[in-house]
Amino acid sequence: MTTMTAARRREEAKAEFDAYMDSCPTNGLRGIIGNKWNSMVLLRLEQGTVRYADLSRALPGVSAKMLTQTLRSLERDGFVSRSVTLAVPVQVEYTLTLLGERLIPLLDAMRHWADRNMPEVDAARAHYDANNP
Amino acid sequence: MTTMTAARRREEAKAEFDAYMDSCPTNGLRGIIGNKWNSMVLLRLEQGTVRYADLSRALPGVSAKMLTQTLRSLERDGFVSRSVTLAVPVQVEYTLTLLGERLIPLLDAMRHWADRNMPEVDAARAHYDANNP
DNA sequence: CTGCATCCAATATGATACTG
DNA sequence: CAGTATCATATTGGATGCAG
Repeated sequence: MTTMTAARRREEAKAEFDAYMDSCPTNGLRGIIGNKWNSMVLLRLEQGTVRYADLSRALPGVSAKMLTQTLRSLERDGFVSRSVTLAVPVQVEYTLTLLGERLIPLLDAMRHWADRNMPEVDAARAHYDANNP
Repeated sequence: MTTMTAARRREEAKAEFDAYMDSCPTNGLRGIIGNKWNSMVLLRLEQGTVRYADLSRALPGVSAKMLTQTLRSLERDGFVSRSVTLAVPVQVEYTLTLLGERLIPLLDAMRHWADRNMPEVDAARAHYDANNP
């Protein structure tokens, strides 16, 4: 059947595209810095070493679960290193790795672009909303 | 009660932090370029004007719903302009606006960083996974 | 102090069918 | 061709309680 063939083709094209997205480095990067808590935590770490509770205080919106999950994934990706000091109670410190520090200029570029252009985006949104009831 | 006060303080801090995140331009930008389909559509539009069906074909993973939603939000944000040609059947074309074009260098910077550094991230992940059973 | 486990709510995304 | 509408599913996030 022709319809079967077309459906089959779409499936293959989709699988191929999914594979492309998985392997594309830019896409991977987007998944990392496009994440809300990743970027918030990275922002704090740019200032230097911090402890778990410091982050928790600096980021009042984060749940313990998300904070742990975020730190784990940043550690797994090699952006952050975790060091435990055995004491009572234990102390855990997080620091940017060299790879993590290499990310800073890119984050700066994003901040710079945002500062210069996001007001225009806000204006475009207001304009759009005003004209689309 | 002391616990009440502490809870109250946390609530206030959280509200304040949420307000900060809403107003922070960098955070707004992250919401835009950190979105999977936004960035995929932007990537196509860098090449020039495209029609709805072109995008649908170029992005085999996207559902009609997501594609429409993505294009609407990019239009609302002022990155993309939409022009309708009345014919049978109708033609709708999407193009980058000037604001949208200003985004290109930033996207290039992301691609550049990703190409140079994501392999190291992949290695870090493999290493982490190997050591954490 | 740090962080894991569980359960639940919210949101994002997808599949499918239908229309001007 | 370019959507809209609806339903189903997946992913994400938060609250809570417990433990080393």
